[in-house]
Amino acid sequence: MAPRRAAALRGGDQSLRDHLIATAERLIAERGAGRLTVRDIAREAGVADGVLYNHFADKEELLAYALQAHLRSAERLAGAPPGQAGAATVEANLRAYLTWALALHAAVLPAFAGLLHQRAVLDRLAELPQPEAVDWPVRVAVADYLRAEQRLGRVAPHARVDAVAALVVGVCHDLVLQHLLHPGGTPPGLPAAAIDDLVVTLLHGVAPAAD
Amino acid sequence: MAPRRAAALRGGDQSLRDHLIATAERLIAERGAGRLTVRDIAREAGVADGVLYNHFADKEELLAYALQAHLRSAERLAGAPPGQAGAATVEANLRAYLTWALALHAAVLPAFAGLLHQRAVLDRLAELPQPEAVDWPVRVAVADYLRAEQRLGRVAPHARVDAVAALVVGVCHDLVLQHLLHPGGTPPGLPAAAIDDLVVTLLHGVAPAAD
DNA sequence: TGTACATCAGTGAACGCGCGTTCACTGATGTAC
DNA sequence: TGTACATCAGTGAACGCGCGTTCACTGATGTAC
Repeated sequence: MAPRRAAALRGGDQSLRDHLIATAERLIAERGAGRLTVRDIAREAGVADGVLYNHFADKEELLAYALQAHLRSAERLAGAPPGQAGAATVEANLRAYLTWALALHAAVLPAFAGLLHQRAVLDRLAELPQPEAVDWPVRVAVADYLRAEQRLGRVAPHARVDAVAALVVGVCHDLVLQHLLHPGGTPPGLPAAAIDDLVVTLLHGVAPAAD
Repeated sequence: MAPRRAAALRGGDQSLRDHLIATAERLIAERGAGRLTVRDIAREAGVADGVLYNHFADKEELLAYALQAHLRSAERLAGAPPGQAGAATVEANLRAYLTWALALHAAVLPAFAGLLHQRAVLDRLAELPQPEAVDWPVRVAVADYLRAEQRLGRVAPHARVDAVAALVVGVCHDLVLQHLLHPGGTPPGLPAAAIDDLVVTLLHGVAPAAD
């Protein structure tokens, strides 16, 4: 009753389905999901071209699962949101949040860049059992953190918490996009001084003291 | 000596070359440059499939010219940077800059979304006689404006001008990306209240008054 | 002025290629005896 | 225990299609006489 097993799977205990998802996930991380072909994935996985259709309805379904896996990997790698409210200083915590958010976006955005005009795959991703939102976690984590600090009195009671979250997410998008448009050797990062400037701006604004 | 003229050009005085660029520009504005084919462009232009190769080296060169034209159109449409330094209030001017920047990005970013992993076209665009940077104008305009206000004393002397520019550009990127990922009916816009929140944050920051 | 010809941008069928997908076949394994 | 067979996931050549690109041909216009 146990029929043939894919040559590439000899010696492992991974199912071919999981092997395909893992391979596609790795290729997405390396090159983005936009220009990936089923032959790329099959060759890289060391299996026959057609076998993916035994496990997925079509290419889009495989890509949706691989994207979901990539999102989860990125979140696992980035770790929990940093900065406990009340601990250290708000300034240090905001710095940590910026660094954390940038790491997440640097991993996630390039993977999606090629799909922004390919609704099909995005829709499939949204239909998956436990869908994964792209920048939700960052937005929510930053806003939650700031609200907690508000309760502790370390952030102004009237501070526009969601606006700050949008600014943080936005600046991450910007850095990653700039890196995609002008790929220098280094990954999208920020010199410590630039992070400081952003944090100081978010903390104190640009209005003169007299204001 | 004057040979055949394209059927689609009868009655106009536009060259076929300009007609092709204008058509490609319009299609880019409608669907982005990523999934555009030479047949799409030829059919829409009402000319033969092959004629583009009489005027351009290849598809990429035509797309590069069309993208350049699209960038210039977007800038012309958005108009000059708003808000004279010293006029009105800094708050009103920042609101105007945000709205202006968002309009520009909403026109430009979707066109480029499909090209972020297609270096070839982007490189061709950069090689064009008078290259056009994508978000430069906004970044520079916001920073210049703030520096001018600094000289007038309406912005704090130690304000991190470039950080503010990055935050403004970033929040625009964010809004456009969100719209591409979850296309609701409306174009990427911001309710006036959200713009206010962003401006207040940029002006006064989130630190409590005691700080 | 009228007619025959040369020019060459425009035309569109055709080429080669790579894509997503299909399906007749293969062969390692479990079962029957 | 040993042998013949049935199962069915895996295999990979082949299909149809759409892509970017080519090139033999068309035909409107300027020129020669």
